[in-house]
Amino acid sequence: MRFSEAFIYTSKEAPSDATLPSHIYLVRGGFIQGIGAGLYNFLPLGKKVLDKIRAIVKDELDKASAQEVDLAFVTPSELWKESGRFEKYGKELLRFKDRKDAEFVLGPTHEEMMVNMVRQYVKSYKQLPINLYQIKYKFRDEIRPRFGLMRGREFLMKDGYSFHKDEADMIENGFNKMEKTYSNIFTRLGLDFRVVEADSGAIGGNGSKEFMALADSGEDTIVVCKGCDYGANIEAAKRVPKTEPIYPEGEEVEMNYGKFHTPNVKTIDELSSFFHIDKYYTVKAVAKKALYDNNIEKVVLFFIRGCDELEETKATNAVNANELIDVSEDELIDLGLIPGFIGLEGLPKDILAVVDSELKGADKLIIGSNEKDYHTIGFQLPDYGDFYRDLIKVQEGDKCPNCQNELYYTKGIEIGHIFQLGTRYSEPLKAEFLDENGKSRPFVMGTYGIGVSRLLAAIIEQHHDDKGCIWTKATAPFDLEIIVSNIKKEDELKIADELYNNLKSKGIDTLLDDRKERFGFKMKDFELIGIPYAVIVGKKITDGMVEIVDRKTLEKEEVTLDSAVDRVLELIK
RNA sequence: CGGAGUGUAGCGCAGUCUGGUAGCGCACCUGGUUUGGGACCAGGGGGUCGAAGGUUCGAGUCCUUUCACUCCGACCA
Repeated sequence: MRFSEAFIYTSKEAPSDATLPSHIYLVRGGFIQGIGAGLYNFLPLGKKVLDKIRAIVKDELDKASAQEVDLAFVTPSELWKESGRFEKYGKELLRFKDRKDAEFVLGPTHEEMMVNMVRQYVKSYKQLPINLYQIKYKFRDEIRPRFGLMRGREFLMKDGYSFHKDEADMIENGFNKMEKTYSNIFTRLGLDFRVVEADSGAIGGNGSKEFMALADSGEDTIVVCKGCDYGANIEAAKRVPKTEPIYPEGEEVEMNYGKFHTPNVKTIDELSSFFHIDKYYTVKAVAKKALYDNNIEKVVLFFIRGCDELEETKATNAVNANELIDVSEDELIDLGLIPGFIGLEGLPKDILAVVDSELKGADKLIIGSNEKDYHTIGFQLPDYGDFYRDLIKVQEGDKCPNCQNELYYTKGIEIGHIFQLGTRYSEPLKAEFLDENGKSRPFVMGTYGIGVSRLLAAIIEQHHDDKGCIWTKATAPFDLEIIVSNIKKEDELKIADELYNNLKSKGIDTLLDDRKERFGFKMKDFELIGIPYAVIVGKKITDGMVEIVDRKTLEKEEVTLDSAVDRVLELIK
């Protein structure tokens, strides 16, 4: 491609709302154009990168014997009603009506559609397993789209679905196989990523793992281990239960059961300094209002150690709620609770309490007495049976559940997510097959997603400098750029042109910068766009030399004109 | 949805308080000079000032309504 003829327009200025490098450079470099909240046009450069990423995704999936399909973007709402998600999915689902007043949705994900398709053809266990996928635009009416391609409303996603006769096959031939395949894909794309344990969220199912590209700008906090490869989203992270702080010999904490007058001691900080004791020994009650379908609300008390914090996703799952919201002190008082002094003993009857698993069997605790200005010390937890749940947010410095080493936080961009779905969709949608015994059974499913357009952003988050993008060889919009220093010098232009034609004939996708601009201007554009290498045809040709610039290191290497092609081929291999 | 803010040329912004000829930088067009790190000079084109209504002799500016967008939060396969 000749730059002078290309639809490539770079800019010195970034959009005023852009904060992330990926957003700034992708817009400035002429890869994408923002046209509305969370909506982007892909310009030729961006489209080329997108297609390259897409090809890698497809290649690896096809190797894993998944088959590509393409389902309708506009989907009839009936299927969504059948699965119960038409109402449940909420406002993210864009709904509309056609001229006949029939309801439709723009697909935000395609479980329903895919199950519907498969159930019409697959009737026997002999036809299983099946793994189908598509790479298609999705639309989710996000509350607050931001960060460029990172959180758009319309975005390109690869969504895959596998169908199996049983759980074991789903795990082996679906879930585990896809985990391997995804790792191959992200490795080929040159990403630094981690596979972490995740919350299954609204999609449902048992096990799920996320693929996180490590980046400070990531929206997710992930917990990783210094000693082993354990990693988990903070929403699902586990730890070795906290143990008693170590006190010097003879100063161990001892408590006798009893009520203690603690006037105006309401917070955990006040409590721990009042008793001169580590927060480990205190118990706090975190009150939330749980929201359920049909506008049902319920106040829930979550009891955790004073040194811990409530992890909201875990808490939401613990009570099977759709959402947790804050509850006011007045509301608590109306229910007969005394904020600051809430405990487990003597709670009003109809209050739901959930206790953190780590408190099971714990003793030597200080907890509210459900009585104004009183705390109970030396409290020991009775057997609450089913009320124990994992509720706490793992903290930096906690111990790894696998190897006991220290855990720490890092930030990640969610680029892939794989789920063991089970029969969550096949059952309500009555997608069934006959097993070996002629018995009808729902498909056991897995579902697998990759944010393809988000990958562009993730790659730039990991591969950029203060001058612009640094594409990897596998994802660059062109293999090579040739910069003509001054097109008015006929020999420069001629040599560059020959070089360009030569490389083109060898299958090298080359961008020839033959614009009527000064050298510095072209270099800046080269650096901004981030093609891996450039050949500079300039003043050194009088000595029969050209230069090759490495975008990553910005180092220049002089080679003779004759050896230039071979050297380039060697580099971009 | 809660809080804050912004809509003026393709992009980034000033002008609005205090009403009186629509501005700047980048980009674009013409001519010339320049040519190894985002050149310079001269000339030029481009705007129903987000929309609707109102006040006024006169509205980008004041008032009312409305729409859109952005930021923080909440939210989020």
